[in-house]
Amino acid sequence: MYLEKELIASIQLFLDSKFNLKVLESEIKLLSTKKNFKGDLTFASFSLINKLRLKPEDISKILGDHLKENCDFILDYNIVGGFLNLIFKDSYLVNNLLKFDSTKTKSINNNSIVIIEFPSPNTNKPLHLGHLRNMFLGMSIGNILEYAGYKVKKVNLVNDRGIHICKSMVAYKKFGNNETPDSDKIKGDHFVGKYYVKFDQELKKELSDLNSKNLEDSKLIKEAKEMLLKWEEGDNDVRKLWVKMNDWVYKGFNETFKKLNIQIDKTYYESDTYLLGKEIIKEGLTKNIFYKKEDGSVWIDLSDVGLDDKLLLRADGTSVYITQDIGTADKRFEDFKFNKSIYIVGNEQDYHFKVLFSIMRKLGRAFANDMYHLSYGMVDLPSGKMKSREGTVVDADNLIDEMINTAKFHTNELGKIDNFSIEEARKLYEQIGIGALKYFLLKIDPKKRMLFDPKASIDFHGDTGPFIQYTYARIFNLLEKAKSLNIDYLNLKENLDIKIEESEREIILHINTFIKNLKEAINNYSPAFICHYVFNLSKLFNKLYGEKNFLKEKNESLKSFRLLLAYKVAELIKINLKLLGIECPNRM
RNA sequence: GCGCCUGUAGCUCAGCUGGAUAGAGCAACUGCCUUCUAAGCAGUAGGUCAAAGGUUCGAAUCCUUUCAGGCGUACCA
Repeated sequence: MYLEKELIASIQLFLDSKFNLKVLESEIKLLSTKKNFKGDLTFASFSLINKLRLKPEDISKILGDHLKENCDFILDYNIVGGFLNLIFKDSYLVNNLLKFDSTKTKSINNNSIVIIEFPSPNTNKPLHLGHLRNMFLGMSIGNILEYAGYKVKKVNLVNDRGIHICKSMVAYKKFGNNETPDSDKIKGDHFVGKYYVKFDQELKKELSDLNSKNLEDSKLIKEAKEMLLKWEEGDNDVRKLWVKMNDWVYKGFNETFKKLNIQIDKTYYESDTYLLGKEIIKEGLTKNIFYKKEDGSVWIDLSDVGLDDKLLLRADGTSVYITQDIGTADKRFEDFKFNKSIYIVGNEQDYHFKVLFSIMRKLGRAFANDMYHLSYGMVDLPSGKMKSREGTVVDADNLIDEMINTAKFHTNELGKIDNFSIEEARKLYEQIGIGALKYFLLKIDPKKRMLFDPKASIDFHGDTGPFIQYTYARIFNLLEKAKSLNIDYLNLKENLDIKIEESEREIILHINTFIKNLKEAINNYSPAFICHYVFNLSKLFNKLYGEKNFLKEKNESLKSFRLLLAYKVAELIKINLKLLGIECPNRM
């Protein structure tokens, strides 16, 4: 049982027996005692003044006396301005640690099926910093939910068709000279992206030659549009080129995925799904949920839910973005019978998803209320917004390489791994560099817009991935030494007669919030909670590590206990980093 | 115009289902390696929580207004 729960139960019982007052567990709020006061947990008695008609000081006194008297785990209490600060007995905290089991999380949820959609890239250019935030969130949230017992399926909906792809294709046809990623020695997605940029450059040139700003005047645009039509007709040559170029892109993407350990269970392609949804338009018309305008276009009126009229089908019968999203939602439910479907998509599409979910609700889809848009904020640069036209986009692959190189630089500077093989060292650089990057992007509340400062991102001190990895590595080393000294810390019996330090109390109390924090992360779909938890855990441990020499402790019981504490901390660091998709090197 | 989001230390962020004297990291300054890994630890300094009202025993947190910034509001995706 967790510290808090046992205490809350005692308080509930007391209020019931003494005052005949029944309060819910959730109504009793325990705070962790502020640093400047003595105590482990604090009860704010103010919350009961109306119910008990007593002064907060009196409530605290009565409650404190009772708990001290009757709970064998409470050592003492003090009252400051109505706040009741409770102090646990050392023995209770020690026993609590001995019993702590980090694996009892699977029962938080029993096998609900959750679909997570990400990163859903376009196939006309390489991945960038925004995709990194997206992918790290997707993977981490997937890990977190899985750890809590959910059944998670990660799906990717690739935007592999449309005018933007045709632009790359036109440019390649005109200027490609049959080059390939292999012949150019460029990663496939970058190779194709090059032609997307080329198209834009040539277009600008063309328009300035024509002295026009009107895209209608451009032959290049016309060619791209024609190519799109041919694509839709299934023109052989166009399709062949399309397959070839997309394959290059996928090969490139997969390399990046692999490096970052991004795993996708199922990939949907828009070229397969873009026609979905048209049937549902008919359904909506029959049910009079949608309406047809004179020109034949189909709309839905969403004014009753505070939104506008929305086009669902063009006058020429072709579908728009939301049409296929409606279709895909149905298909996804057919495919997975999900209990929850999470779309990890940037917040510039908030309105789109509001509309989509409203439509599904109006169509009477029971799963409509289980669809959730995890709306994450944009990643800005110190120079402002990332803009592809101004060349300020941070490329994912470049950034990854930079991070790994920085890790290499620092590691070599510190000179701690001189006996590593080249392969071991390479692996370590990746673990540290990518760990730093993931942590940097995940530690901020997903909902919030964030600033990516390259200088700050490559800092490996303080609130960073490497700091936490380092804490783990030090404990690993410590435990290895303990092992070589034949110290048995894993089979300790309860009721050790030891006195623990303030730093140790803090660690045990923090360890106890693991499950609570995990639930918090789940409820908010936010890996940031995991980051904060594991950072604070590391910090608390490092404090103790600086204060005490573990192996030189004379009291054998205390020595073993401390090593067990270290062991549990390491275990939790590893678990939590894993939830973030970050690896834990044993040495660094 | 309308809708949504954001505003906390020099910088980046926690805290926001109301609780004590608002916290961390970075940057700055002081100390600590004859070593369980200094990618660490200890300390100093740094705040009108954008502003003004309101609710409350109590407000960074809830409500209203104002200001500033972002995003959206396409027969684009």
